[in-house]
Amino acid sequence: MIRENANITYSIAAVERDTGLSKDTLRVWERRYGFPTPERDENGERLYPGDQLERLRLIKRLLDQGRRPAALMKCGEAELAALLGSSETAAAGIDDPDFIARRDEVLGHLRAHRSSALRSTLGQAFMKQGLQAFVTDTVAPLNVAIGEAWMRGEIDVPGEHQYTEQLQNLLRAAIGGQASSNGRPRILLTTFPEELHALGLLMVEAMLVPEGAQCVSLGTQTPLADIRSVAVAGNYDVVALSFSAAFPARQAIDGLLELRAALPGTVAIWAGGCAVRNKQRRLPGIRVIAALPDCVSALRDWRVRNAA
Amino acid sequence: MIRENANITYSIAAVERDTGLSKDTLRVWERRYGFPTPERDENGERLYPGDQLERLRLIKRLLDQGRRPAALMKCGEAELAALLGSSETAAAGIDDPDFIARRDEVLGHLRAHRSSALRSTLGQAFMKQGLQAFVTDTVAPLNVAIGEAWMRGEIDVPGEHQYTEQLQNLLRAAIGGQASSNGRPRILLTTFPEELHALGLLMVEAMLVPEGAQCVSLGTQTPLADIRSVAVAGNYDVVALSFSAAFPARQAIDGLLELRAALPGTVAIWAGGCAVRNKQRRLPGIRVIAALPDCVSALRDWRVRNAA
DNA sequence: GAATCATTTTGTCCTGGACAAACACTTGAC
DNA sequence: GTCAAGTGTTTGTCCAGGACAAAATGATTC
Repeated sequence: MIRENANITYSIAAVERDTGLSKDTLRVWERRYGFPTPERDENGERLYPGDQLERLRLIKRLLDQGRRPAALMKCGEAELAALLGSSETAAAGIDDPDFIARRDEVLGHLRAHRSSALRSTLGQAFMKQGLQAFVTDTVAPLNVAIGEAWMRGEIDVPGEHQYTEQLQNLLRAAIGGQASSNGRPRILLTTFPEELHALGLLMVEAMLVPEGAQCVSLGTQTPLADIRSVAVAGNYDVVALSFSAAFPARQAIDGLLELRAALPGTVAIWAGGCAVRNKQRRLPGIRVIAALPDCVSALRDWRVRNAA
Repeated sequence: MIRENANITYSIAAVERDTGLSKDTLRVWERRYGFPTPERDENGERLYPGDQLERLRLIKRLLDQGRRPAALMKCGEAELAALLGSSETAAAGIDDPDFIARRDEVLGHLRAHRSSALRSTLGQAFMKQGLQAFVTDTVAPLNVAIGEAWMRGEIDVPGEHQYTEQLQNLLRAAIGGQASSNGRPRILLTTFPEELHALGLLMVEAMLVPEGAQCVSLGTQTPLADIRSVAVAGNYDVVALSFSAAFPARQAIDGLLELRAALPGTVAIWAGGCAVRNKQRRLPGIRVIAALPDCVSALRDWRVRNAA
């Protein structure tokens, strides 16, 4: 444990920022489930102790995996930790000894904030594997491992920043080096307004650019109307959207169908991420990408179908 | 005007996301100032028309410049626009014809979403000027110009994303190419928890790395306790913080003084950005960076003082 | 298995009151 | 003239507790 829980308390705004749970949600949980149970300052305002913040973070993480609050609230510390472990080990590459060694090396660097060592470890893996294999076999499972380590308190906020920072540098440089300005298809990458994590987009881009596609990333959180106008005006062939686990599935489906209706049929739509997994049936006219390597097959399918 | 205001309305959550004004603030403004005046749906929930959203964005922007709400609410459309123009033209380089030409080129690309043209325009400016001059003479005033264009509705969300995206690629690549792993001083770059914009940090890094300093960026929003522990454990010589105009000055000063007390005297603190401008007097033991080029002089001063 | 409906769970929104922190302004000391 | 301290006003955040729609679950049918 690096994090120091001491006797520090946190305001409701601080907890909202740290956990991603809205103030309204925090208050209503207290009313309904009897947790959390913050102290109050002399003015009646909530003060959350560090251990409750910790527990809220854990709960949020499990919610994002599809668990439901009422059940989680009753669990003890140990049960929560067990639940977390149970569902996340399914990621690929977990049993590859090369990956394990590299993972432990990275985690060690992050714990000690050795940023230049981190950079060279990541750089070496990249050199050895090439961009695409690096993304699928190293970065993707590493993200999971780091998420877990963060929940266990082994890694702190700066450590996590360090990781995304270095990885962004590496991926952007690699993508920039290979970018073509006239390849086909032209692909527009983005996410819907509620999405946050930029890293996922960067990973997809890293998979597609080496195949000769021309990717343009709009960054995260693009409103639907803007996606439409850019896709049409920019003469794109494909619009690719990414959805994290935290994104409500229903909203993703509705948004995708709406976008499908708004775009001309000549523009393909690809959707990837946990929120749309196994939803192909409900998404006619949209190509669902089940996992990172599949975006390469989607690209090849597109080329076969559009061979002129 | 590219944005289409049609008859679309926005929920309070959408407005919060788009403007950065909290739901509480939006409701209390309505109560106090009589603006905004959203319609209601059949269930009594607020629906903000597009033009009010537009106006709220403008107001937020002016708030970030230090104006106060009560005054702004009374203004007409034209007055608000005038206020915005009045305070931002002070940026350097505005009268340089080379800059003006480049600025108009960039704005044209952004309006039309020509991303590869944008990349090459930025890349050319970078090649011609070198990293440091590029940052001070092109990027800094360009940011201001783009902010203004965005307020005037000339540029949309994707356009702005496009710009930050391409600029990040360029700067990260340039920094990565020059990074040294054993230069002095070792500098830790970050911002306090409330800060958002990553571009500012990247710009500072771009100024310092060519001087042979060893920069490590923690990204944005690092808690104070974490800054302290990383700085000490990582054996840093300097901790550099960046504050945007939106950051409350009082909080910046208190935070800096607290950090100064928490760090050993051997670690220097540099602070830059609008929020701390002209506050050198109240910040003993902290080096205030008035403008981008000053971080180079701060670096030279440090070297003179620590010549062993 | 997959679609439809009823039921429960869950998050967001509402009102209107309260209050502290930030700000503008005045006063007095150097 | 500049700074520190004190006063009044503005402004954002927090609170309670009720309401309701959207999402998830389970039952039923095809």
